[in-house]
Amino acid sequence: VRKSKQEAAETRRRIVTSASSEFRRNGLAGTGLNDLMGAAGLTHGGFYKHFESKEQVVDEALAQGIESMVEAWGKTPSKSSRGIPKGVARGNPLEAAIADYLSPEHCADVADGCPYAALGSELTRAGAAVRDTATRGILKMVDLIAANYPDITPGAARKKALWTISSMIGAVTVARMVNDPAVSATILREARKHLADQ
Amino acid sequence: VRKSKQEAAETRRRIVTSASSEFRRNGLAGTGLNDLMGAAGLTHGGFYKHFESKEQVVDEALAQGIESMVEAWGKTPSKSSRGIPKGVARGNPLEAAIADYLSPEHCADVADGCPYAALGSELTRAGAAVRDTATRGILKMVDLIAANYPDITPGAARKKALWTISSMIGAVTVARMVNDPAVSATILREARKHLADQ
DNA sequence: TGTACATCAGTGAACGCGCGTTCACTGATGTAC
DNA sequence: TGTACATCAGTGAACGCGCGTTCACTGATGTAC
Repeated sequence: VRKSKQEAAETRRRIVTSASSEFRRNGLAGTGLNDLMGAAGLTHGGFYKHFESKEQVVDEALAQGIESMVEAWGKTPSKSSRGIPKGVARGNPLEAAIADYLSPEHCADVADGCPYAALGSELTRAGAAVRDTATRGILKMVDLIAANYPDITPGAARKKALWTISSMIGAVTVARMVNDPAVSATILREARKHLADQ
Repeated sequence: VRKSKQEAAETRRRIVTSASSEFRRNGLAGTGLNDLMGAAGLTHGGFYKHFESKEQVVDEALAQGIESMVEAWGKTPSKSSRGIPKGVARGNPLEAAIADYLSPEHCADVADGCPYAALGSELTRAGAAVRDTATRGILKMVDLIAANYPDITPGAARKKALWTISSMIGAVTVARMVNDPAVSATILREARKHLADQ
């Protein structure tokens, strides 16, 4: 049942999008091609009409997850998809983005959240292409954050941004790991406090 | 070929120890019972003479990884297994432990390093028993760290310690993820700087 | 514009493989007398 | 202390299952004339 070029391209995009969520929800190893194609409303057999391997779709899904995070980061705080605590949005955009990242909503929303927090340790063991995508994504985020530190040199801003992003990723990862909601909430709150103060 | 009780107990301990390293090296999903038993010098068939399931050995291996980290943490800095930058050990023991955790040596030594940095995102999807072990381990680390903040209230120390541990885990995870050694080094250096300053 | 044919997105069965788990078997260890 | 028997740590083959990947097939789409 051949589809038109546009339909095929749309299908491909749909696979990448749903795969991106599935990977974040169940992990790279925990998501099979069957799950992945099923989530896109297809059967697994057609997978190789769109991709050369599982690693390729992992790579593209990661890239898309990063891209959508970068886009959300660039938006004005009030347009962010997740709830922003009242009174915070008044500060600079970075503060709002940090509050968004470290919100309980983001913590609860693995499938739509930061790919680094969802897949961190699995990414350290991924193939060269995936790790390259991950690295370029981190540097993209770093540039976005660093642009909000106008009072220090670009080099210092970059360093500070690396600290901001890595500590935020750690906070959300650990907050998701512990099974005590009070501890999770405290971790996120403390991270917000320390990154706002700096 | 029945073994004596002592030999069997030693074998069991050896399985848990080597499994703990294998899990950190290749991930929970990436380590099969075959790899795990092979690393202990055995064949896979005997696994169920010691454990009820893979989850049980994951749980015990995680607990042991945490325990050995807690023990190393409690030791005097000079006795730590990893190199400590000269001049740092003079400060309080926490500073040395932080410098150790955020050292390039720890970053390079996944199999013997912190289980949270090695397995973070996989632990968020683990079974109830494993997540419970992970949670208790984090709280144990937090108590150890908080004991080094004598000038603030216990509650404030605990909160500060949660920030310290979660941001360190994030730093090492991201440092291992990126494929640019200079970026990795900067992440670790920045984390050291910010956690020493606080 | 119509016709004939090649292309190819998607289906569903099948491939070999490694997974977690089970089991019959071996033979040294532990135990009962 | 010696003997007979039960126990069980460890081996290696086997189980069913789901994995990533391949393939024959279908039939609508795209293309050449």
